Formats: sequence, C-alpha cells, structure tokens
Amino acid sequence: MTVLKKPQRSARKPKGDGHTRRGEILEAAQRIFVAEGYQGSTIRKIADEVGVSSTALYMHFKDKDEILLEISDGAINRLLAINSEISARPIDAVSRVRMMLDAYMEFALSNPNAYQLVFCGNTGMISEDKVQATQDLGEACFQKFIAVVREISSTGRLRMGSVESAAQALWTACHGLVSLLITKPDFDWAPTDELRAVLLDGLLHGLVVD
Amino acid sequence: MTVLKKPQRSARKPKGDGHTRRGEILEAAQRIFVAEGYQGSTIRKIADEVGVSSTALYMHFKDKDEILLEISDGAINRLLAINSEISARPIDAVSRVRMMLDAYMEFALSNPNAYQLVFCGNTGMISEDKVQATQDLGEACFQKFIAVVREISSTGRLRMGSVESAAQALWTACHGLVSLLITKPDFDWAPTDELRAVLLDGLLHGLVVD
DNA sequence: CCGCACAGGTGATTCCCGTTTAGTGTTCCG
DNA sequence: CGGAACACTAAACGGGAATCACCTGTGCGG
Repeated sequence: MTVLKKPQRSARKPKGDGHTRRGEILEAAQRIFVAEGYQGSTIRKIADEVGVSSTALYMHFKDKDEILLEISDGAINRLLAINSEISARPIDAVSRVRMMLDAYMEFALSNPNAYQLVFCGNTGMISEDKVQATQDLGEACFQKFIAVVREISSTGRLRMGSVESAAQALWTACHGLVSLLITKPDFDWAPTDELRAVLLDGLLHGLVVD
Repeated sequence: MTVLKKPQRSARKPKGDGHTRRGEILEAAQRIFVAEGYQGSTIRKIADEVGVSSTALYMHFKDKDEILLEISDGAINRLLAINSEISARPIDAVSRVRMMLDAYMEFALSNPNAYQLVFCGNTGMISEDKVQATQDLGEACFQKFIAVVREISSTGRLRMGSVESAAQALWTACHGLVSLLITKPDFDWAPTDELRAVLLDGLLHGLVVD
C-alpha cells in the first residue's frame, strides 16, 4: 500500500535545520515575548529574529495573537500539570488549597507576560474570543482548584459563603496580589514572602475552620 | 469636474460658547474613553468628535496619554475624596477599613476604564513614567487607607503581619476581585455581592481579632 | 487705518504597526 | 516535461501617533 506522505520539508532558507520553521518562530517569539511583553513582540521583530520576512509568519500562524497565545498555552499547561499533581497528593485538603494558590502565585511571578496575557486580558490586547481556548485552560486550572475547595466544604469546614464564592474569593485575592506585584514593581511593597503568607494565611484562617 | 475650491474659511467653532476648547476635548475624550477604553480612544476619533483636526489636540495636550490620564485623574480624585470622608467618620476603625475597601471596589466597577488605566497599567498602555502623577493620586488613596489599618494595629487587634503587609494584602485582594470582574465579565461568577462579602469578611476575620 | 505678531488651526508627511496581495523560485508527482 | 504545491518574499494598504510647514483670523501699537 503506497502511503501518501506529505513531505512538508525543504527549508527554503537553511537557517534552522533541526527545527521546523514553525518551531523556530515560536522559539523566537517566546524570547521576545518574555523579554518585552505583548506590545514589544511585533511581527517584524519576530521575523527578523528568525531571519525571515514578516509575511512568512502568516504561513504558519493565522495572525500575531495566535503566536503569543500558543506560547501562553504552553505556560498555562505547565500550571495545569502542577495543579493536577498537587490535587492528587495524599494530604489535607486545606494544605492542598494552600499549595495550589502558592504555586499559582509562583507561576504568575515566573511567567509575568504569559500570565498577563491570559489573566489581565481585555486591556486592549486581544479580542475576547481569540483568548477563549487559552482561557479555557485557565479555567481548567480553576476546576482543579475548586474541586479541592469542595472537599473542604464537604467536611463542613467552610466558615462562610458557597463553595463557588469561597473558591473565587481565594483565587481573585491571589490574582490581585501577583498582578499588582507584576505591574507595579516600583511600589513600596512589604517583603513578597510575608505578603503572600499574610494574604494566604489570613484568608484561609478567615474562611476555613481548623 | 468641480473646481477644488478651498473653504479655508474659518470653520472654527465660536470660541466662547461656554466651554474652552481644552475642555471640549476632555469631554469628548471622556465619552469615548468610557465607552471604548484605552485602545478605542484614538486621537482621530476624539478629534472627529470635537469637530476639529487631529493635529489640534496637540495644541492643548502633549500627547494622547496626557488626555486619558487627565480624565483618570478626575476619577481617582473622586475616590480620594470618598476615602477622606470615610476616614474621618467617628466609627470603629475596622468598619472604616471595610467601608473604604467596599467603596474602592464600587469605584472600580463604576469606572472600569479609568481603573484599569491606573491599576492594571504596564499592560502596554502607557510608559510607566507618564502614569506617575496619576499613580501618586492612587497612592494617596492607599495612604488614607493604611492610616486606618495602623489604627487597628495600634489597638493590638492585628492578628498577623506588619501594618504594611496587612494593608497591602487587603488592598491587593480587593483589586484582584474587581479587576477580574472587569476583565472577565463572562466568567461564571458567584453573585457579586456575595463575592465581595466573602472576600472582605473572610480576610478581615482572618487578619483582625474582634 | 495700517502693518504685523501670534494663537489656533490645517493638510501633508513620517514612521510604526498588522495584514494582504501578487508574485518568485524550488520541489515533487504524473 | 508540465504544472501543481509549497515556502517564501517585496511591495503595498490602511490605520495608528506624532510632527511639519504652512496658513488665517484677531487684536494691538503706531
């Protein structure tokens, strides 16, 4: 049986031999995106970095946003994996909630640009609908999280509010801290570790009976 | 065809029709800014709204950002006034903290675009240094707030952390809630009132002994 | 009444940006 | 060999912010 194969090869420019062009673009875009954020990642800059014309990017991606979103997808997927891992640990549900929120903040501070793209969107970056796929990933993370909060609630340890409102309060509070740490690095912040601890311990102490 | 006659006649609007040109521009810009946000408020659109060429805006403002920031200044000043008023009420310090945070969230939800410009900045909108003046106003609001937190602390009712970290935790948590409510209106949120209550009561219960 | 400085305004222009169009050369298959 | 498919390109388009070189009424000193 003669299999119809799709060669798909022949690099016009032998710049990247090991990687495929699409991969090269993603790599270059990631470098620029991490270093310069959304606005700094122009099509032309990415193309230059790859050593290719700007038009070439449209061979592999629908538009600029698709590139940055694919990068962010990768980042969020890592967060999802962490959440899944923590979720399955054989320890107290409250500890798992704390660890997931802590990992969330750690993730945000380590991937500020991807984090902003997904969680601080609508600031004129990307038209709501395009982010949907990536946002769904973020929502999957939240689902992992709320499941653990539900565990706490089912043992009657939730001091107030519904499972949803408690989980959302915890999540949004952490988001508030990291998003401001990211966007206002020059503010006169208390030590980050103390801040994270005060916020997390304070909220958990207030919401959960121990 | 028709001879290109130049109606170079001063299509200039009457000068003293109540508003000065600068004020007219701010008014038009505010309408567009509230309706369409930062990206939607283009120089050309604002100029069209006023009925003037885009160049004319540069007679009265250094650049686009100066216009939007002046609008935001007005908004933040209203918040500052509210904070000052609450700060002076002859009631329990904890109640005042709660009221200030509640007013903060109310303000954010009522002025989402100005709020984002000032508190979600750095997302590629405005170069950090230009926002400084407006941010200082925001910081003045925070000073009003932290003073009340300090009152609580001085009566020994702060359960954990320094005054700074407690105040910052409270503030950032509220910011997280409103900023996500603003930027992700389609998320499956718990009722807003319940969310605000759970977050505020939970955090205060955790941080303050009563 | 004249000349003139000038605030306030203009259309054209510059330089980016994302994206589109109309190709060009190379490879592969029938 | 012919042509389709591919990977890519240069040029251009439209729309952004900002700047430029010019106007043009207005009012004032003489």
